Amino acid sequence: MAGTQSPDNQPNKSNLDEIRQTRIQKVGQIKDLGLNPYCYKWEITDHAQQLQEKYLDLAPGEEILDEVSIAGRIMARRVFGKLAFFELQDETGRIQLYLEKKKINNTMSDPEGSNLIGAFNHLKKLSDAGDILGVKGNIKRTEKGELSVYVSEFAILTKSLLPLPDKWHGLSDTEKRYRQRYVDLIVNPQVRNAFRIRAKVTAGIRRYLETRDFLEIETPVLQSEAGGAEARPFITKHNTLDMELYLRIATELHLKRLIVGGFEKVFELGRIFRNEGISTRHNPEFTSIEVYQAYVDYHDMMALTENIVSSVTQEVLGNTKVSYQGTEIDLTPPWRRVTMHEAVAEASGIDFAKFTDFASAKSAAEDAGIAVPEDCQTIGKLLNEAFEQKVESSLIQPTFITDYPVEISPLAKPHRDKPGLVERFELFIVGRETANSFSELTDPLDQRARLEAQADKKAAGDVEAHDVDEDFLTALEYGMPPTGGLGIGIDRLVMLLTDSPSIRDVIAFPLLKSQNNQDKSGLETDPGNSESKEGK
RNA sequence: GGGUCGUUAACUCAGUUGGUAGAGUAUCCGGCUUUUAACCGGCUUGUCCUGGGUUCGAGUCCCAGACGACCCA
Repeated sequence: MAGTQSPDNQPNKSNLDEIRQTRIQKVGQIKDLGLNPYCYKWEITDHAQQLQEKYLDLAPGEEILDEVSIAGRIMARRVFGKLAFFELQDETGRIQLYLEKKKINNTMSDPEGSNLIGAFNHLKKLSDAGDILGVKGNIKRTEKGELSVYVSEFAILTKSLLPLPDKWHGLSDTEKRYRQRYVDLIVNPQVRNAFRIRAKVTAGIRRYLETRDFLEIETPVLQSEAGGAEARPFITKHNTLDMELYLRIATELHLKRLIVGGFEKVFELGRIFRNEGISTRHNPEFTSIEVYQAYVDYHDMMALTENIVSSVTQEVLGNTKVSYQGTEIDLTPPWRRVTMHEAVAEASGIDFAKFTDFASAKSAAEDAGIAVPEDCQTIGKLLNEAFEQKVESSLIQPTFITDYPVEISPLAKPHRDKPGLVERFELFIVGRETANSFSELTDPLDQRARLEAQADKKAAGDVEAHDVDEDFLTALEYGMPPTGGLGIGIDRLVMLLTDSPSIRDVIAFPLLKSQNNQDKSGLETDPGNSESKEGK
């Protein structure tokens, strides 16, 4: 307390402070009544949505004596002299509370020493929108047709100190929605629904795989060498071991070790970290599932991808057709399959398979309006550039692009028929890469040569390349059975199924810049504008 | 990294040619037994994102920066 300042003379006293102070006073008044403004429990018998469904046919004015006990947050208050209507929101939805002075005061005794008269007045004076309330009562549909709990008993279970956003406009400021997701969740029910769907998707995928005898095995997040994708890793440090560690950029290399060890069907659904830019499609931490199955190839993985995605979609949405940003996406199998060469030829008129030297391929590409970057020095990379620039964004309906150049696929097995290509596919939906899969490379000497080429790139300064994982090569030398591998981007799949335009809409707490990093000029600035290649 | 737009009360937003900072909601006080964005009457609420500059005077104009959204690389 500032001794020199009188209580009346408080500069900068904002309206928010006043509201908060008023509510803190109410906390005191509740305690003075011998009640606890932060209760321990409330026995719940029902939820709002279930009651709305159960009593759908109850006519206006009708009352049913079924006793219910529910709890939730007060979202709206309409208070009359001796009557009040509250809207109570629980996880499932909302239901109106019909609060009548006569009924409440008859069933709830007036606490001793009260300076308020009657329980109804306690409710009227001490509750606010935002408080967590527990109520008991029976069911009644009001004359105006609103299903209500006709309350006989209540308790303020948790007193809220801060006001809710505008009851009509809600919270629309995107930054506040992400920074204070709890407020977003309180006032925007569709946001809660997106995370409900997300949970059903991950549970559904796990169930699908577990019933087919796949094992989920957890592999390290902290690794001494990042690998399994071309991406810039986060670097951290173990203090006692005095060892630099990386957060994983993929789960690939460890899951393959498990296949070497004798497991035939494994997967891991978990968090991946990539130290890259942030956009509507990228968050530095995101969720992937990688699946590995011995004795199958990438054709089998295509079927598996179709089956997982379509069956989970059916399970979660009751349909395999989804509407995404105004476009209907049909996820009913089978999906279109087209080789990368065919797709590029279709879009640009150039058949890259017929070129034998880079120079003529490059001039043909440039004639077709394809920008060729400096580090693009092979026909295979040129093909990939052409694909990214001319094809990718047009792949709206689910499409498997197959048979990638070996240069951009260091972990995939050479194509059994097509020299220079590998047995790989990526799945595109609404122009976004959603899954990636190979017939896994099992030849340890070929794998060594490709990883050493990556290590050379790292030595030359490529921050997305990594050193050779010798232990992984040792595992391959013991012998890995023929294996199909698959990675699916869970966030992008959930975006599709929730009709979300941004990845931040499906990540509960997306990464945002700190608001008070005023001056950190000594720190390295990260361009963070690169997108990772390969990797499931 | 580049571009466009934005940042004003707790929330949603106005703010004219540079001339006293506004509305609705919420809160608070009073009234009310059928409301559902309840209604009626009254009161209160500001780091106009930050820092400079121009000017007699800046929410408004100029410069730099922070944060966010979208697009591009």
